[in-house]
Amino acid sequence: MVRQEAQRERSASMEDYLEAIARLGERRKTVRVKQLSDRLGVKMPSVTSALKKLSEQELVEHERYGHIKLTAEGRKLARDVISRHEALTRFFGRALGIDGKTAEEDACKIEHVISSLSMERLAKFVEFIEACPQGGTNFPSRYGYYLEHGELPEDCSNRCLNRRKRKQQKDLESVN
Amino acid sequence: MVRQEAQRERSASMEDYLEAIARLGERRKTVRVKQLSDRLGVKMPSVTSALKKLSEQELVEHERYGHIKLTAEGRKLARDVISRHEALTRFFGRALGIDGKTAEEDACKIEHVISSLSMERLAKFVEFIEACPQGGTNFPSRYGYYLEHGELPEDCSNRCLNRRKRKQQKDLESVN
DNA sequence: TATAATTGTTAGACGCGTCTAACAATTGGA
DNA sequence: TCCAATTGTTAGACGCGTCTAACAATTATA
Repeated sequence: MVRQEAQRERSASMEDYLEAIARLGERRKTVRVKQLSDRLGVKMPSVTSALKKLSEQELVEHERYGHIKLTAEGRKLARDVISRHEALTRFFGRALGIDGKTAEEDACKIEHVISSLSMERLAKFVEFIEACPQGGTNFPSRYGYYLEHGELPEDCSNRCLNRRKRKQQKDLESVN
Repeated sequence: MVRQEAQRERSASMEDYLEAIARLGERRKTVRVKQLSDRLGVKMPSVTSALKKLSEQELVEHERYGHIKLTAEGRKLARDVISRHEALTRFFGRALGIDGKTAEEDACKIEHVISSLSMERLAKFVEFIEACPQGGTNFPSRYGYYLEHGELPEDCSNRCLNRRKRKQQKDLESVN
């Protein structure tokens, strides 16, 4: 990254570790180095050194050959990352109609760089789309129609049709 | 980044350099190391070494103390980055109603990590929002209303109201 | 329970992208 | 045209996050 911006407190990589520890820790009591290594697609020594760093920052508890556990602070951060991840996945999946795999992948990357303002708005946007009638049931299908045919579906409201269409609409109305 | 994913051909940093060279090169014939350094907020030696790398990849022409120019290939890549950048900025600005500065910053980061599928869809989405009546003129304001009040604006279509609201609507209709 | 298989750690290296310090080239005024 | 200011380069260092190789601890099993 070029810009020397007001450095994020945690790197993308460390956020990935926190997230993975939280997810693996959901069910099992014990999280192991091997599990993290498998899940994140890195070798075990990378995990060991990441854990060292996270321990120093008091986000994780980990003693040699021992169990791996998030501290309260670590858990808080992890929850945060996960909620960004999920909101992004919903956005790409439900609002944009993108396949699950791609939605996941993009969420995985964007979750580390998006601003909290945009994150909030994106989440609200998904809520809106799912709650608002025109947005909700209709939006995805109307949007899908647009994607497929490159033009607006018939059931788009007439409020802001372009000149030609508005005229046709007027004619229709005067018929009724 | 943790995941050892099918490595992007160009790093985020190199994409930033290409983008900046293209933008600075738009008007002036000559792009200088100093300009890049200022624009990207890095020191000149960082620029020099980035240019060395980009030259080796034949994306940039640059000889010691001389001018900086994109090759055809470099220009193509730069255009690509810029178009992602602009589509993202439009999305955050126009569709989500986010302030220009934040929209820019987020676009700057996301442009390097988003998949081309999502990028396409996002662009289409902005087109849709701006073209479709319900999306176009109305969407931003209805969405704005939702953001501000936390509930749907009155002018949302009645097609998919929730049970309670649908009932009220029915009552209304039977009155008329 | 001895040993093999698995899991984890340490040490040391590497690539990336940045930096500072020192020096070199270029440029633009007196 | 010469010198000062500006711009650019080189060399070498650093932090990050990864890796491999070698070794150590733990666990499972014969």
